[in-house]
Amino acid sequence: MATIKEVAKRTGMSPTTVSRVINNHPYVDDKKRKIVLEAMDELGYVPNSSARRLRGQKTNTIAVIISRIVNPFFSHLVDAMEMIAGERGYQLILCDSRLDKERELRHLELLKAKQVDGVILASLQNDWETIKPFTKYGPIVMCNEYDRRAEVPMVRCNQLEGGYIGTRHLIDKGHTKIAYAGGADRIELTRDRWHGFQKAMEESGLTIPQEWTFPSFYGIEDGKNIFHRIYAMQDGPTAIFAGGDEVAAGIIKEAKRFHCRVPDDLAVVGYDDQPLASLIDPGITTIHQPMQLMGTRAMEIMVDMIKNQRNVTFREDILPLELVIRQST
Amino acid sequence: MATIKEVAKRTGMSPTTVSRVINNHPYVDDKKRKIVLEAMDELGYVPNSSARRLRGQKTNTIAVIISRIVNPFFSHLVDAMEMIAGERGYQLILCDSRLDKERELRHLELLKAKQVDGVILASLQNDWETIKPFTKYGPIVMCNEYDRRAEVPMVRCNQLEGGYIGTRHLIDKGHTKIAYAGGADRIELTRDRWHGFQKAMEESGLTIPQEWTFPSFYGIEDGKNIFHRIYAMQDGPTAIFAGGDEVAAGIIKEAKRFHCRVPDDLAVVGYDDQPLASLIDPGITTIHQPMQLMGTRAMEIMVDMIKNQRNVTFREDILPLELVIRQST
DNA sequence: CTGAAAGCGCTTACAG
DNA sequence: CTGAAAGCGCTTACAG
Repeated sequence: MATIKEVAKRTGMSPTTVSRVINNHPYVDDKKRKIVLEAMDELGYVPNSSARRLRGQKTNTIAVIISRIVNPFFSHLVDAMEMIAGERGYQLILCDSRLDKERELRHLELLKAKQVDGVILASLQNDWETIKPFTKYGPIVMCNEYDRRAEVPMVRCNQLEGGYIGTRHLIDKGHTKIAYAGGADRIELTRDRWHGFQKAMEESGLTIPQEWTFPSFYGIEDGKNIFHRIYAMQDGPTAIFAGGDEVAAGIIKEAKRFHCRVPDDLAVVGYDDQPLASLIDPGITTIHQPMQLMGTRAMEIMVDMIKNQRNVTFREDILPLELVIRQST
Repeated sequence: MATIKEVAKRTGMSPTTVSRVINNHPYVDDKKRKIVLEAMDELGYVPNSSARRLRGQKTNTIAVIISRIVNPFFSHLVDAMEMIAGERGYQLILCDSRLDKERELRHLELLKAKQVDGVILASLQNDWETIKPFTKYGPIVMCNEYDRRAEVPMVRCNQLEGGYIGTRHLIDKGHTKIAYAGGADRIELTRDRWHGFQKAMEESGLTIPQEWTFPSFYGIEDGKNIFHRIYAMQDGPTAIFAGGDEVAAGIIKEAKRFHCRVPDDLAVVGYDDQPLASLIDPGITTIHQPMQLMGTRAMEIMVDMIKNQRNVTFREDILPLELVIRQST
């Protein structure tokens, strides 16, 4: 393919001048500018991205780490991010950790190799201590996930509140035997949500049997399994707070199959407010997360950080969470 | 950050030797190799990706163009692609055309700028004539989409058959008044599907009123709109072949809201077999597309093409399509 | 307004 | 087995 040298030779000008034209510098004679532009056009010249990267020490590329793109929560997040990145002149590299610590770390290496200008962490498998060393190689922004020890910008929701309002709603509906499938991992997000659940339960003097908590469940199939475990119980829960709408949908689907009535026999609260939640029957009562807003905000902060080069300042954007009541409760 | 020079200086060796160690070349003294590896470790050295790209004239990056990541069909496709790309040492750039011709073209420019080694086209907004010039800048693989004039590898399904078996099924169920919402664009995929529909209809001597065809509809909201247009008709269709499960879900959702029984008053056939199809009630009878297989196959072909450098040979992989019968028909 | 020169950080013939 | 040199294709001081 044509290089800047060839354009220079063809026009009888120096590579410097051609470069100035490419980059829209002022102080280039208008006639020469036109001649160069024509030559570029004729040769089908496009500046080589690798050379620009090396020379300019930036890549105009941002990596976003998620755990599973087929989860609508993430695909909506990524959709918003891709939109903003495009508008601001950045490319987006999709990194799926698939809930694997090693993969997550390997993706963070992109920062070290200067393969991206920044990383948005929308999924978190490793401890903050493990992530921290990467911050010196470039900006990291957390989106959805968070960790109190992290001194990077975080765009997230108040998960404690989310856990609380969902549970509160079930209690208000008269339930006292409530199961929880939100996860209770090392991760702060799930821990907070769990604390919100606990808080609501304790306020009402309700107990939480160990067998009614289901950590680390994510997909539709997981939801089906949970239903079966509950269904097999003597004197089991009458309601369940699920960690995501997919899990909730799986529970509901299977409940119907076994003629267990939702919400009469088992009430279900989901999380996210994915399109799915209003499509299935009964509609899922759920905690609405502002996915688009989170994605947009996180990407905007990332781009600003890259462009301003100014040192990463810690900040927290806490976005509102909302209970959406449908027919599953 | 540390460069190869600094590693060389620290070890007293030449950059050449360090480079050999990095790239696992044979013919490096074992002791020296160890010393270099230690120094790299101490300095936290990681080879600069931009320099490698420029020097090696490759990027180890592949772009995938889709039209909407929040469509589960595409997120499943991308999921499979990301997996294979990762295994083979490639990064994936997510390019959303958002059904916009200009955006699609801008994404194809990545190939010209040598910003990616290849492009997988899983969405097609432009005519082949417009795409064709890009093929001389690097490998292009079509996935899902296709065009008879294109001389690039294509991994796809027989959409004519898909249109046919879905329609045939409705006819077998006794329907004679069948609407079509599969799109009927310039794009070969939708045109073939439409021809399959026509073929089945003609075989049974059925006519297709103009007002019963709905081109260019994609999402859940579109499905709802279609339902309303049908619902408002005097003597309207008793069945509809929708272009995707999201459209089908929208139709069904709204039908239920207006007490129009599915399938008794209106039978619905979807397309894709997204998870959604089996979750909603009634379950969507649909045409199963092997999304994972398509994504995997397309990415494998792409990587092979890049690695072998051998000239793109035209080939077509036609994957099976299958009718999945549920309760919506 | 314009150009010669240096350099971004690698890798690969080439010579030894 | 090892190193000096060239070069991938740009852009940016610097000098004019």
